[in-house]
Amino acid sequence: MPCRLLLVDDHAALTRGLAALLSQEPDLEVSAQLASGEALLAYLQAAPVPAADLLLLDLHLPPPLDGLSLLPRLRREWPALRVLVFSSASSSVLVAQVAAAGAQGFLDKSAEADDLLVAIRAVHRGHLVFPARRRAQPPLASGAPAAPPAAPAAVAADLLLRLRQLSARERQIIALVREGLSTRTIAGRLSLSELTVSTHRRNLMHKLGLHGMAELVRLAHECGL
Amino acid sequence: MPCRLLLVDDHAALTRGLAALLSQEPDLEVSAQLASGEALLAYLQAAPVPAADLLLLDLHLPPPLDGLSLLPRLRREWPALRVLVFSSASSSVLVAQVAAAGAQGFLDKSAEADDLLVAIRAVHRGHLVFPARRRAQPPLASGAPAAPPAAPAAVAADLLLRLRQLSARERQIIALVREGLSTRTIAGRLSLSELTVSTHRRNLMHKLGLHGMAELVRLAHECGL
DNA sequence: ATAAAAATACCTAAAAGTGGGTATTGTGCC
DNA sequence: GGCACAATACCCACTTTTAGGTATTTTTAT
Repeated sequence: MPCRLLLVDDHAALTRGLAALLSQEPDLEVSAQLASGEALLAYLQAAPVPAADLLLLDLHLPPPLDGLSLLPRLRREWPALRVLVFSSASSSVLVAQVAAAGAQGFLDKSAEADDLLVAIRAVHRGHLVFPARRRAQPPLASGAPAAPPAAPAAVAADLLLRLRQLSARERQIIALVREGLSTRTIAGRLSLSELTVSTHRRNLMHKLGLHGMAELVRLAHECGL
Repeated sequence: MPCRLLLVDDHAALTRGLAALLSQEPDLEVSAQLASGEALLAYLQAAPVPAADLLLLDLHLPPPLDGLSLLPRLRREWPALRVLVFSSASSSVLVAQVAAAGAQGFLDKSAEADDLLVAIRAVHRGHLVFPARRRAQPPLASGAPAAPPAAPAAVAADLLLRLRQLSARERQIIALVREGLSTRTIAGRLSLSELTVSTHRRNLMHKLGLHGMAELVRLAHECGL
């Protein structure tokens, strides 16, 4: 299945250039180019159900809807739409914010075309693509040895990381949630208090950045537990 | 993946015979033979998570747990476990009760070995297998022309039928539920009252015999909308 | 050994969902 | 016209979940 892309950037010249570049790829197709958050929302709302697979989103958009404030809403209302943030500024704080807001990827605009293609395809396949983390804090190193020129993009992160840091009990419980079981039933199955199961479920949602059983069940299905 | 079977019947001789028969098939394996509802529940509860794929269940079990009263509980707590009821009595009422109670299939014990294998494999692959419905009521036909000797088992039914009789709106809504959206969000997306969406969701669950968002999301995923 | 993480259980208030209803408006069918 | 059905929207009573907490015990890691 081809990947249908949505390009959102306030620089029309940039989206046109990107569209030309991306359309050359046989597995990619550009569904639309939008220039603002409002246009994006209007486009998505007008579409019957799944209008596109992946959104290439600039963070710097005309007020009042910048890319970052757009993300929570996108995640809430179109959770199946993957978002690859394509920004010029790229501090580690920004990247973290973007990741926490639910985007599936972050790519610096200075990245090369090949990096962009790699990132798009990786995100489309369900991976999370974020810049490699700098080790600890790169403190005010005066004569720091030239660090290896930061790898362009590290495939897999965030969600995978989050999923990996679930405890055994939490994994067990998400597996039962996936089956459509209620808190009460799970408690019965595991011989636990409902309150305990409730706490675990709550921690799960918190760790995974989800809200509600429905999202949890969906994620459990899409990640295969 | 092979199909792991659970045989539950109070006649040990019968389960032994069945086990011998079924074990000859390369794609089937008998995980356990139990003789009562209590033994079945104990077996399922003791197992880590998915102990078996398919349960061959006799309806006539030692009190107080007959097969029919066992079904709701099985569906609630082990929804992924498919149940093929294997009963000697087979009135159309019984079949309907079994279907409504959530079993995936019903087979008369007088069925031939090949029918049993066909039914097991069909149920394992997600089909519902119930005896073909007699046309209308076969009333007290005095000299009724010999009806074609009722086809052994009709593959596919019930759930598929139920899914097919959903309205367009309901299909649209179940598709959004599948994405993990809340009632409120769906209402916003479709520009409807939350109450309306709530009603649709309620009707959906009623039509499909489900209870709760979690089960609805799960089914939507497993049926691919 | 001590610190950190995980598992367990409970509290409270607000939000959401559940399971019964009813009712109105179209639309298509006989 | 009359009938059935789908879609819409609302009521009420009840249960469940959610999102903040806190707290104890056990395990794990350093």
